[in-house]
Amino acid sequence: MVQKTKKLSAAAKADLTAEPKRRGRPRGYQPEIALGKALDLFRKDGYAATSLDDLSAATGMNRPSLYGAFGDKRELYIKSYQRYREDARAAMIDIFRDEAPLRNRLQRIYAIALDIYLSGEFGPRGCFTVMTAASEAVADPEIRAMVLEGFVELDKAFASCFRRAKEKGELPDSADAIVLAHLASATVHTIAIRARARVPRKELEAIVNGAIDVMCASNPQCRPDVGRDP
Amino acid sequence: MVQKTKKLSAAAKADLTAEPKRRGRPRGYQPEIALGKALDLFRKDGYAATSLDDLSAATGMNRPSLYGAFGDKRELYIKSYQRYREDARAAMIDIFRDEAPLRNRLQRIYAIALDIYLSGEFGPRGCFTVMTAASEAVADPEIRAMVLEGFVELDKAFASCFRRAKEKGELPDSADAIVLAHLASATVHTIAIRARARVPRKELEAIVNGAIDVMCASNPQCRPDVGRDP
DNA sequence: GGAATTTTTTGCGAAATGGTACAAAAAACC
DNA sequence: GGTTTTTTGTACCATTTCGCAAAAAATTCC
Repeated sequence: MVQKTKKLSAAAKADLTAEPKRRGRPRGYQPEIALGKALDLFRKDGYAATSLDDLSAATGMNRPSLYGAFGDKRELYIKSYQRYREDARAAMIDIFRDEAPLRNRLQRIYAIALDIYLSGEFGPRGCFTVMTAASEAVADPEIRAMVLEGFVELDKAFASCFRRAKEKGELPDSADAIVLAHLASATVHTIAIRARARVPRKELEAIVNGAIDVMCASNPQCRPDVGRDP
Repeated sequence: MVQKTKKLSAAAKADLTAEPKRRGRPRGYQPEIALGKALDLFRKDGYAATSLDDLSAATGMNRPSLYGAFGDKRELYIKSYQRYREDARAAMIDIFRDEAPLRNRLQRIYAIALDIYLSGEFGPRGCFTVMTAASEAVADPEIRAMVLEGFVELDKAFASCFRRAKEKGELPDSADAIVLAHLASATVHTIAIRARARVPRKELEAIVNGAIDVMCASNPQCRPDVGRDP
């Protein structure tokens, strides 16, 4: 089988560099790569529709090895989700933190989000947090807690984004950073879901651009004296 | 078994009134009620995690009867989804059409959406369109088409809402009805997903209220001269 | 009452599922 | 080389899954 040439994640590197001379038969697989394959599968088909046979085939590990390395199916799913979150965070954190203008930062965040959601050989993989919320989060408290944490993390990142924009005078003091953050997250969620229904990237970008216009208040729908109930 | 006293859907009524004296053994079930039970189950657990045995138990029909009445599992899912859409449409259409002020209409739409998403004995059932988009829509073209139709229908309903508000002077001419509609749909999607992760209603209402403020432009974050890239 | 028709009931069966036991294999340690 | 340790490969198990066939039941038509 041809080895993947993509760059390994930080964890994988650590696993390769720190090699403390294990005792028994060496592993025939690289855990971080296998976990990535499992994540791909779960993102494609969801928890229930992904069988251990599928996972075994995708990772190249047979079932006992899978079990030994990651635990049962549920544990593997959880570890896959954690891996997804780490990857997503790594892809966005620099942009959230940098000092570019608000609009520019938002544009780059959404561009990366679309990259993540639209990638996938066999169809757009969507947002794993959203998909997990829709399926496993209801019945499984542990998974639900992780998903909620995912929502909060995104809300907070956007909120600090908007707070900083206010400080820099890019937004009026009257702007509500929390409200805008929820709107920004809602835009993430809507493109994640629509992506999954194969809405083409152009349309998703149009939705994003419209949302950015509103959030940056550059679209002057500003008539403070209307819109209230009589 | 105690008969449900809830009002039957229009289709169910039609089925009961028009009784053309069937020939053989009479049905032991009411198709529309059974379909409702199947819908409940699918909304709770999703397609893959719902077995025919589960459906059989929930509907009170045994498997061959299920099969005879609705076809195989996939067909039953599709019919359940169509039923969901009919119900949701019926619950919202009057509000979308009436002549109340924009803010008032939005508030009622979201209140009903929350009712739909948060109901359910064993946890919030969420939005079936969103859940189906997340799971089955990727691989199944027919289901995907229905889901896309669902998105478009909601977008259009909101858009006509905002267009009318512009005509009545509730929004400035410069307001973009399409952009606002996408934002309104995004808000629907975000509360649907968060509901599924058991975010409490109060928080969802806060998100909705913030979004309404922005969409009605009553929150004066209106400084047309800022927010653009330098 | 008997034939025709439709639905329900029972049960089968082939395949898939999650999980595990156990021996063979491959390495380090002595 | 032999022992120990860890991983792999094979096989298996109990259960569940979807789907269907064939018989039994309940009704209308004649």
